[in-house]
Amino acid sequence: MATKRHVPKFHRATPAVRREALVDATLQCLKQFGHEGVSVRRISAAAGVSIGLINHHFPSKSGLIAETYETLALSLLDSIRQQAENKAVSPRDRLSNFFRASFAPEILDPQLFNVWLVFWSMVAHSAEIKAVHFRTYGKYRSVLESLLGQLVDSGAAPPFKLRPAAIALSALLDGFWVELSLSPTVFKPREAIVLCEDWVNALCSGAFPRLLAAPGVKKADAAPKHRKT
Amino acid sequence: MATKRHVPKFHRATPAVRREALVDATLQCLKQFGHEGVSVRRISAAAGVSIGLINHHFPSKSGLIAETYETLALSLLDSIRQQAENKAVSPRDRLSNFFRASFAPEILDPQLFNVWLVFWSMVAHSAEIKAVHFRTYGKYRSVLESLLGQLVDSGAAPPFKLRPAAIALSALLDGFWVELSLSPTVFKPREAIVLCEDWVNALCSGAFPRLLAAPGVKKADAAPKHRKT
DNA sequence: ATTGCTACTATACGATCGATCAATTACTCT
DNA sequence: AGAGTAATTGATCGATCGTATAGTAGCAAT
Repeated sequence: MATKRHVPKFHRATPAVRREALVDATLQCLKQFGHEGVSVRRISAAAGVSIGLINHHFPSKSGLIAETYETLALSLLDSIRQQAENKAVSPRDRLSNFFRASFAPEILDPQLFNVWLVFWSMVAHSAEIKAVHFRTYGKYRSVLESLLGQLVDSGAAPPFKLRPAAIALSALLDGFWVELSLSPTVFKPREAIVLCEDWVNALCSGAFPRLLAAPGVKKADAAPKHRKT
Repeated sequence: MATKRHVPKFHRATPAVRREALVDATLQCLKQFGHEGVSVRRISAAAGVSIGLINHHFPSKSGLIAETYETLALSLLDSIRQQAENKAVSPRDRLSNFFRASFAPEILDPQLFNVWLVFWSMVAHSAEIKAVHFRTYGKYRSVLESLLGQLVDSGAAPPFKLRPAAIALSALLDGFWVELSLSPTVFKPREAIVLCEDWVNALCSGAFPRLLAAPGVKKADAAPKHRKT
């Protein structure tokens, strides 16, 4: 008689571990199917679990999407930031690294863009997702502000208002990213990088007078009526 | 006895008229429900017709969406262009008008942004929609090229390569538009306008050397190896 | 009036959706 | 070894989806 061994029908996992696995499966489905991928059936199938497990670990579907959004956004930002913040090179070169990393094939992946579209389209209907966007976009801007601040500290650029500059630069980057994702034939990532570099060069050469500010001053009137000294 | 008058149960319309009505209803549904609005039931209800009529006038659902995309994109572009191309003002002021029109509440409408997200998310899966995006985005760029060209002709800006300049400016505009639509509290439309103006000012002052080109030259190598004369 | 064309309606069909919940079972603790 | 815990399953619910199709009816031509 063969030995009667018990083979488990499923595996019990820690909630934290299972949640992470479900987030991974969600990302995979969103990449492959876009909006059609936002389905408890598809996601649970991809994770190799039953349909009901998602609602056991997440309050609702949008909770799962929100966690996926936050995980992916922070992961990508950290990846780009790590490539940019090479302390061995100058602050100006760090920005160049940031641009190159931002338009690397890994980031320009059209599937990744469709994932983002899913997130963005849920911002209007879910306060949870809106909060994640607000938070992650804030971190993205603060990374840019940091890099731009280092530029000023190194003397490569005149003192300027970091926040609006970061907003403008992020808009430029996002705009290129969107269009490159939608129709990759109109222009090349290389051109986008050059145009970002040119924007920073213009900033360094003081070509944006309304962005300039007194040293140490975070925000100042564009046209102060009284100026001392 | 009351007069027995025949009251028609429905109205027969020309295919062209009915198609336009269906496109209007589609836009209305997309604004109100986003992705959930892409439904033959919702659209036909909004148009006041039966479910089956859509497939009678359109080969498929994506055909209807594509026509809606093209109609809306051209309509908005034409609206902005008309406000910008006021021949009574200088080319530089026309660009300012373009910026103001681009960030008017009518365009920054969050509902409109969600409509665009629906279109964009279908680009990857429908060649028809991709073609519409390619065409309308091309027209958008060519309007910008035209305005920038007028800037050069008027002497307000040194000669530069129109195409990459238009690409950069459209990216900047789109990036601001996306972020303003997603989280309107981070910065104001007014700031976006100022930052666009600053970009054009920098362009006029020759702060983007790599964009400069010989007069009349549409496109030139950045660093030509051989130059005659 | 009658006819012919076709825009149009309305039902039906199978598939898939998110959510629920009682039953099952893997795993830990004693 | 046995009991308790809770992670997991899987069937089920009502709703909605896109498409197909057979029949109805508006409207113009005769």
